[in-house]
Amino acid sequence: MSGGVDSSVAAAVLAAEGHDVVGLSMQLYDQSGTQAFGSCCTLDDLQDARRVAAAIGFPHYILNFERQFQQTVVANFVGEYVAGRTPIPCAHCNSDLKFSTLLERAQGLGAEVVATGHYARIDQAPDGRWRLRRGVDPDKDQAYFLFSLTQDQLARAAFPIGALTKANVRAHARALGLQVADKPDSQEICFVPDGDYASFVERQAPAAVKAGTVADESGRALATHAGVHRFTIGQRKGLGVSSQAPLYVLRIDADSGQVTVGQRAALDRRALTASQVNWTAGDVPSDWRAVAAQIRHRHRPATGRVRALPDNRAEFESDEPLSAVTPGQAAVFYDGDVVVGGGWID
RNA sequence: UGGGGCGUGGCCAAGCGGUAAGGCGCGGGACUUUGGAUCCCGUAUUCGGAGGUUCGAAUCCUCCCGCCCCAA
Repeated sequence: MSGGVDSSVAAAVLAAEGHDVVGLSMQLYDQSGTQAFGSCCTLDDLQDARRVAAAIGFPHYILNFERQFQQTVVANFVGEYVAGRTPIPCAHCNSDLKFSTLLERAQGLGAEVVATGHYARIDQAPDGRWRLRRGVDPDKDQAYFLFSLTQDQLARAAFPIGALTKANVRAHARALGLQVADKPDSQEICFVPDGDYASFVERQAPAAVKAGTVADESGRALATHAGVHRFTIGQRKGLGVSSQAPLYVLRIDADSGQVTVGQRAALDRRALTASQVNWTAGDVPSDWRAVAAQIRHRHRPATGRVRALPDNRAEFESDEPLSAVTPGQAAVFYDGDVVVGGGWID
């Protein structure tokens, strides 16, 4: 329970269905300081979660996950940026914390499943395999961030609000008199208070940050920059270079520190490979399989075909050009609204 | 110090007598449980400087300043 509407209503829904609910909140950062560290799971948020639990009538515990959060989510986030890649902390938080450490703790408390406020659905295929599906609300669907859940994890997970729209969730909260009903949606990275993720990376890994150059496709230097972590593929703003037409980041070389920019059309790709692939639905496609791939959150899936490669990798060939295929982002493969699998773009 | 070209907002640039296009960059907003993208709004009382002509000039004239190219 983050203290927001979604997880609050998720808990309420389960309680209303007669389940024996225990509320768990993760404390992710040291709250002793005076400065706000994050935008979620702050002391106020934890208080909100506690109040919701009290209002509905189930116990609520706060788990201290500061260390785990730092070692998994934050470390990965910083490491990826420094390596010239673009991380997705939310996806790592799900796979490396909520459905691993948190799940273990919950089991220790006797819980059968861990339910969260994600907009996604889980059901079972006729053959008994677990299926992860998109949430019903297309604007809020979060299945993308959950692609790494294994069959075992899906068997122990529940998404009570996946069948609801955001409007339904808020209406539900209002009907229950929960004070979090109109709490604004969280956005941006929860552990970066002001949205200035670049400064965050610099504070976390000052030694790894080094200046470099912004160059055109022929290698001609156009400007200098304060570190590759400030760039991502397809980025247009903040290049510090003016030209007749807008320039986009095409490549990032962390070793040399060179960021290559060029015209937008140069961002198009027809294929990609991914690593640490999880075949969420349980089937490993050794031969080509038709799917639709989503290469970033809120990306309109592109149809094409995917197949598994050795070492938990996969390759996807698209029917249409993919713009700004970005290493570090997730490529998630769908069959309709069912998540077939996904991995991290190379 | 002969010939030619040019100096318009941070950058590129239109306008060449009728009262400062556009793009880039930058700032703000929208959107968004990652980053980016996208969309919207804003961004020169002023055209290298000083005079002059004119009802009126960035646009014409004069001088000055500063660049660039070709010759020597």
